[in-house]
Amino acid sequence: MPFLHANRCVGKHAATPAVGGLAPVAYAKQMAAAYDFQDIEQRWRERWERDGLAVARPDAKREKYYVLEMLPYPSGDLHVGHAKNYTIGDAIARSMRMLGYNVLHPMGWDAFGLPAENAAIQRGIAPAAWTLSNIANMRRQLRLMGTSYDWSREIATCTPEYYRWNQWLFLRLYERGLAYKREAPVNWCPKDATVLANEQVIDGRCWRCDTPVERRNLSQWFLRITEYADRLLDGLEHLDGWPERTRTMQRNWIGKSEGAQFSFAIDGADERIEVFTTRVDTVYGVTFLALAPEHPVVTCIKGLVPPESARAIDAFAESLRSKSELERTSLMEKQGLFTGAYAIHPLSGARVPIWVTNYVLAEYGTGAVMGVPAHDERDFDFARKHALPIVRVIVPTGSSLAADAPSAEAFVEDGTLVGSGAFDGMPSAEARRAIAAELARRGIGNATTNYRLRDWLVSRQRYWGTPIPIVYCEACGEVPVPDEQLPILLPPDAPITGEGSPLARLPSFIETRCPKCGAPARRESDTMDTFFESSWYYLRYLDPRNERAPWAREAADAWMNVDQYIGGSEHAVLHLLYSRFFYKFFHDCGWVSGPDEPFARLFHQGMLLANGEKMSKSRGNVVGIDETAEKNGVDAMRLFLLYVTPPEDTSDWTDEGINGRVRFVNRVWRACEPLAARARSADVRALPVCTTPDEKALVRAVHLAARSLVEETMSRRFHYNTTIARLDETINALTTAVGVAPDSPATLYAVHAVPLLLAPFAPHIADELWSRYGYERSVHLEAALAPEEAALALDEITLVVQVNGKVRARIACAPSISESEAFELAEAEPALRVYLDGKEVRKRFYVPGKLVNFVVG
RNA sequence: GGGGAAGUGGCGGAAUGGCAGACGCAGCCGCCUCAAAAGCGGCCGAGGCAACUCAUGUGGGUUCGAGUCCCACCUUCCCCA
Repeated sequence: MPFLHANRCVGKHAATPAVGGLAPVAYAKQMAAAYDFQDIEQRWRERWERDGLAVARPDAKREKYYVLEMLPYPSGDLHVGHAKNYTIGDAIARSMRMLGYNVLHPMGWDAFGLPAENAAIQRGIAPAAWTLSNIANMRRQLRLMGTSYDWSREIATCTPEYYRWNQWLFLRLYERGLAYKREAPVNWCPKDATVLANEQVIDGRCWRCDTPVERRNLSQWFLRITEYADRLLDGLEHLDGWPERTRTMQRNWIGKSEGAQFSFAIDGADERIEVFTTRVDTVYGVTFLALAPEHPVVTCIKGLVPPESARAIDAFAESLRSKSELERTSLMEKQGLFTGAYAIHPLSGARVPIWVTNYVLAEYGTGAVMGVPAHDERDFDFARKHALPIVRVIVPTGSSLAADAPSAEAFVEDGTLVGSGAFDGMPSAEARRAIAAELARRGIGNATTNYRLRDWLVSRQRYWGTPIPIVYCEACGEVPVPDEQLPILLPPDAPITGEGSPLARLPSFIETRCPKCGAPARRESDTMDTFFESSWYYLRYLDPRNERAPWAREAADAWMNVDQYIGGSEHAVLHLLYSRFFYKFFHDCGWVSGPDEPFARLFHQGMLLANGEKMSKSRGNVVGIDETAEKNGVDAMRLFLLYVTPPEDTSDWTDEGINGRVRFVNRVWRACEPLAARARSADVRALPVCTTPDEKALVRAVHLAARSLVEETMSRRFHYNTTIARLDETINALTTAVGVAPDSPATLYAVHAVPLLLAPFAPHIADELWSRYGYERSVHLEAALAPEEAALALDEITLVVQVNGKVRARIACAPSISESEAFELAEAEPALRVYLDGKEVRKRFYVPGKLVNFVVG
């Protein structure tokens, strides 16, 4: 490493008596105050662990505070990007403890998932062994960071003790009809060889490996999240502690739209075609029907048309079969084929040609769309391309445009109806109600609501996950495994090759007996989506060793809801939506009480770059926790991560930046440690009597920092960058004071206060100083320093004097100055003569204790 | 195309509608040292000898007073399509 830190060398050598060249005396003098962060940090971590500093127990006397960082996947090694997230959470946890709350701050592992299987395929390591060794390493690294987790509550989702409750919860969902199996076109990732939920397909690609997903018809397990669509939507209204954009994303994902569903008769057949539209006011403008080629009614249509047309339809469907949703709706041109069949318009009776197209998907809405080119952009493009008529039925209100006037683009806004029979002249909104009512009267339609949200596909054809507790019996069919047979253990000896489902090829796992009739039967070989585990883990922390239930109701009552949740915004519609769904289900079952939302407040931390670039192994710019702890110290690392930007912003790890915080830690040490013996006296806790302006300013700096800590924590803004800036000012003032008046009560008061202020951010040096001051008990068990008005008040303020809004003078005066005194003093100011003499003061403004403004004309 | 967030020194950033640039980084000067590092002290938006003037993406507006509020535009990022 070319860049060797001076203080690291000092730290290493401090214990060695003589070092080359330097006389022992000079050496001792120079090194006396050196801060040996490595040994000291290590020692405190061990002591906190021994003392159970972070172990949480219910306590009726103190208000509870549940702060939680998103459960990490144990990928192997932590870097400073991960550290940012955990540092924010730990600063909050430590601050809240010192502010008197009973803090619960647990940690665990989202331990099932594909990377463990990939390690098995590539390196022949068993997924369990790989995962457990990663957990051991990451647990060590989290401890190294000085985080205050209650490790007695640690969980790993891949243990039978945890996943048996996955199975148990799955069965409860199954009993209530919320888990079901059906065949459907689903997203298939060819690389991971498994299906994916809609939420796990980002821009048509697998969220894990970025491979374009394919469509396949498969029989899969789903959870009926759509049953909760309205409640998931309505609940967002009250989540004031969530970022607005996350709520908006969930709203958009649920995608509720009010409209009408009705059907078109097919000319020459008994079947009908259902369509959904939010714009039923444009129904007289329908000039074609567009079907997804997979739509069931296509079979019927093929019977109505000549064989060559039927063959063309099949060929068209075949060409789209494996194309992803993204390709079909966004990337490809709008393709279509006239089937040769016609539908009958339900109101006008007109014959409407039926087309199959790539841009209508079988899985959305009804799989059929009424084509209104005059008033929908996609329909307009399609009609232009295929020379279909464009019939205008809405005109801008107040315009006299004729229905047959040619248009250059679709008019998609509301307006007034024309060419719409009895509905002519109606405004769009009224027409939507009237036409829906007319369709209902004729018995062919209804006003209805549509959602974009689909049911959650939870089965995976992979090994390293929770086995789904279902058995298939010839006689009894699909049979749920009884609770007393749980857990269904994941067999350790499945063949993991990356091809096909490992469990499906393991007879010792598959072959079983029917729980109902005892006949030979087959187990379900699919495992659960790992998002299943992470949708309820925050409850397991509350009662982690319970063997009779996933958690006891009393435990949930004592600790829920999560007061502050911290994690990346990439989970806005995945984990955060699934968890809300589960929690509402638990609420319905009576397993939790209180609000039916799991996370009262949500905080998304910003990314961390390294020297302006995204950290990645391929770039070779990953800054590891271990190296940083050794080189710079953990306290400096934590301070830097909190200081560099507000926590929600993207920040940049730089060598210069971390250096600045290393210097800060050393300055703290040099200012406080030499006075440790004198900071022991009892009277340093009371506000000191200050004799000079500098002393007054020093004590004020201490209380400004104390106030910032309380405000940033209690406001839930967590902009600790500003708190640490106040600490910088405190240490700057203290460094000067130590040089000038090391024995003054103000100096000793500040020296004593520093560890209390520093504790949430730099916990090690805070406790080390505290113990050197003579305290037996950890500083982290002390109450935070309460900001005091007496210390914050200024003896003298600077009154700014403006003329017409421009600063023309500054006057020192007492803070208690009255409005009339302020005007009097300002008008007497010689510097203002030039601006005021001979002019009329038309108005005067006074901002108490701050500013006077004269408006002259 | 629609929606949202943000644009402040060389850099990261600070600023309940009231002294723009706190604090840090980088840089420059000095002290200490045989010397260097570390440390300590000072300077550090632009123009001007100065009084002052200009300056928070651009252009308008509200206000005694706007980085902050409103409108339009430009740029960047995020989400949706």
